Amino acid sequence: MKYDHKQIEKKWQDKWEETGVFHASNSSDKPKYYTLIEFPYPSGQGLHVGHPRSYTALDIVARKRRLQGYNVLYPIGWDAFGLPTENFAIKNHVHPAEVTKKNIARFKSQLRSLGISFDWSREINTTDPEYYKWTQWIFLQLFKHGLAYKKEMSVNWCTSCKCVLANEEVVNGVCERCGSEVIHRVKSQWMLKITEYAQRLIDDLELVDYPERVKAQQINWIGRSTGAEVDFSTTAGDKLTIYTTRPDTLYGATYMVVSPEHPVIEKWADKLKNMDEIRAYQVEAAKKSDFERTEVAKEKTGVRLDGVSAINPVTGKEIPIFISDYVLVSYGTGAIMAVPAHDTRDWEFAKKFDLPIIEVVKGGDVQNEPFTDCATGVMVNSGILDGLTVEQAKKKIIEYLTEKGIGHAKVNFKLRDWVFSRQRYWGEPIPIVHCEKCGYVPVPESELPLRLPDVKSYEPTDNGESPLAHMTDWVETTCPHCGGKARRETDTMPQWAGSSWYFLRYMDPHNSNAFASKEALKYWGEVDWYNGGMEHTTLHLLYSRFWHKFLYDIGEVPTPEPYAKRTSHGMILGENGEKMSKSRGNVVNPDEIVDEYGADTMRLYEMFIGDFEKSAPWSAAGIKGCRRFVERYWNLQNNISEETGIRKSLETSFHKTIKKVGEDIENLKYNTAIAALMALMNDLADAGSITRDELKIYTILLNPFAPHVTEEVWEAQKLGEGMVCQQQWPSYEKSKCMEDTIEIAVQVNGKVRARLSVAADVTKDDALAAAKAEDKVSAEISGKKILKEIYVPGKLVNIVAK
RNA sequence: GCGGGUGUGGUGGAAUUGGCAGACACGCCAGAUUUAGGUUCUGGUGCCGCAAGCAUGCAGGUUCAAGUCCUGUCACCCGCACCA
Repeated sequence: MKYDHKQIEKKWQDKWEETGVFHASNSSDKPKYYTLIEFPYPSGQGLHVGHPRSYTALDIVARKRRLQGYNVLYPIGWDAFGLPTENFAIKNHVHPAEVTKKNIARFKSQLRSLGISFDWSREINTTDPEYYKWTQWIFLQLFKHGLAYKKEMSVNWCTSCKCVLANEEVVNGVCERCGSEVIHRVKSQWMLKITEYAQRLIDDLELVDYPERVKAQQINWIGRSTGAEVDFSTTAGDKLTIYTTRPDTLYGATYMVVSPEHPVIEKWADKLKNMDEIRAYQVEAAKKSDFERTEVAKEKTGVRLDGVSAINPVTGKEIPIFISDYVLVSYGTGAIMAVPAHDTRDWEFAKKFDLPIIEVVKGGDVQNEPFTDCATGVMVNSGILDGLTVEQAKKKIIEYLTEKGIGHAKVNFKLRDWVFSRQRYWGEPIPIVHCEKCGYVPVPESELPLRLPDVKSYEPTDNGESPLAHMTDWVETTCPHCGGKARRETDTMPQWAGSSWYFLRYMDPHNSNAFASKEALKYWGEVDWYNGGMEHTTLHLLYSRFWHKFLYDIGEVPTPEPYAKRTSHGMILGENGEKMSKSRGNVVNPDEIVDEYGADTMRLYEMFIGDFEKSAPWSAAGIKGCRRFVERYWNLQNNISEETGIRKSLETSFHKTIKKVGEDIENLKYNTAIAALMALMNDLADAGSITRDELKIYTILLNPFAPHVTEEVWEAQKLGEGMVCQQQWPSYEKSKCMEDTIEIAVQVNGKVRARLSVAADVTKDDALAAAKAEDKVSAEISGKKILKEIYVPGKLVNIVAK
């Protein structure tokens, strides 16, 4: 009997589909378990070997849970809106919907060939109007609750995509997707108030089981800081409010800086004597890309506002005001007090513009370098704060400012509101009309979905308008409120919209009255285990937590957090250890691997490749080892013993392996779970045969990893009723996980001198006596004084002698 | 600068609470089977050796015992970053 992976795998994939064994039930007596992977973007390149790493891992969990008697939901769908599809459509003059359809078909057949136990009856597609109807519906709820608003503002503009980007989509000053330069552009944009949830997005991380690095990255991104807002009066008459985390250093504030975009500049225009110079600086700053502007080690630049100065509220001294691009308009108040003695940036600026540097915390040499590491220092030159520690001074100055009515404690976040409109075609239309009389009016919910109209050209425009803007028939409409003339919003939603709630749709994917029924939402509750990439930590993962919290607040979902447990897989690199990419020529095509070695081997290899959470290089040689393992399993059929049960000599091996495989799956240790199965295989090889009962257990243990070949062996050997995937996960007995006789090490002064075979429950005295009887040991300790004797049960004895 | 992480054979990687470093696999060496190659099977394989020894980035420390704990240090990776 030869192992023919092609025939076997096709056969079982068809069988699973026909019987629907992996379909989840919304009404089951069994406990529920919801496993989730990030649904793929169906790109034109097809499946990447990285995809199956995550899918297989959770497939193993899902399959194990079914064997453990759970009603498991392991769904799949398509996150299909997005730019690559649109760009391909433009280039090849096909409709994006056609491209999407084709790509999905390819992905689907590729995924099917891997034998992942997805519930295909719940397949969803974000570009399906029946799906995006509900994406639009949620947007309308956000709008109605004041969390979606339109605002004229400076936004990130990708010069190549010709489209705005959220802050989360700008990486190192370039577009996250295409790597092109990002510049600033003032545009009227739809925004979502994610900032309203900033604190809760931090706090509720305590409710969930996420890896530390994910939590840390989200907290870091949200960027909470505590400090104070302080009003400085100015010679222009009005006040200038700043934010600082170091109000204790207020006496050392010798000048102020406002960002180039700060509104006071226009306000003071008639008072400023060097307006030309200021305007020139503003223009320069606006022209710079994010990349240039945030370049580190760049020399400080700026222009003094000649004609207006400020008063330090505690020293009463008049201090100059500058504009400089080192102050950001979008953080704090867009204005700072500069304390050059204790801030590196302020110090550099002060040195360049020859401004006074006043030490207010003792301990540094502030004329020669900024003294910033001063959290434990003592205040000087600081009036009422003199002699206090920094901590005390912070408290006291805030009390003082509050009392005087010129300042107060303030918490600030780096997180900014989410820029939610895109000037592209292939996305969900934003269901809002603009009426001259009534303003922004939501499309009535009864009119959803607001379908994407067919357009002749999807080309993005240089003037920053969506291609939809040319569709006069569609754009010109009537106001749902007053019936007057109105225009539709022509921007579309960003790619992240559909994925912000998709896991809820899986619970009840065909519901036409709600995004999911209350019963379904209650039954499935939180996603129990969600695996996905680290690259989504501050994008999809944060966005979807935000939407979910909003839905929770308005009573639409029963839990405050969407995902109970999150894990993250490492990347699969090319054989050369570099990231797989076409340009590097190190891409491995999963189709070829499945074709040559089979899905079971591919799955095993991807799990065996290394620590699941770390990246690992692909190895063509390594995969052969897994294929050998599958064949060794297959060949067990040739040596079936007449005996029954688990033979005594293999009892410990089996119980140990059942324990280890089960535990390792729960702890993302797929590699060592497979190693344990291989080790047991070696034991079976030593035994020369396998009993039917042993084969039964081995087959169930291996099934989550290699589902096809195990089903085939199960059927061929008639190991039991039904399929393997319908059996029960085996249990182990703790007492049988340890051999009766074990080998322990004998150390003298910490060095191993002998090994000893003893009964597992040997006493300390017996173990030591046996140890001393060893020639090598007695030679070592003869004539020496025994200082200490240590016995670690089951491991070793150590004799300390001098 | 801030935050998270990694460093172990020729390679990928294993090592609950500190308790025999190198599980499992790849590769390599030798042998068997085969007309030959591949496949398969058996044995060997950290380093240096006659022995004693030496080995988890480096240097110290704690301990009967350290890959694991502590102090210092170097290198690399990831995320954020003129965030006041």
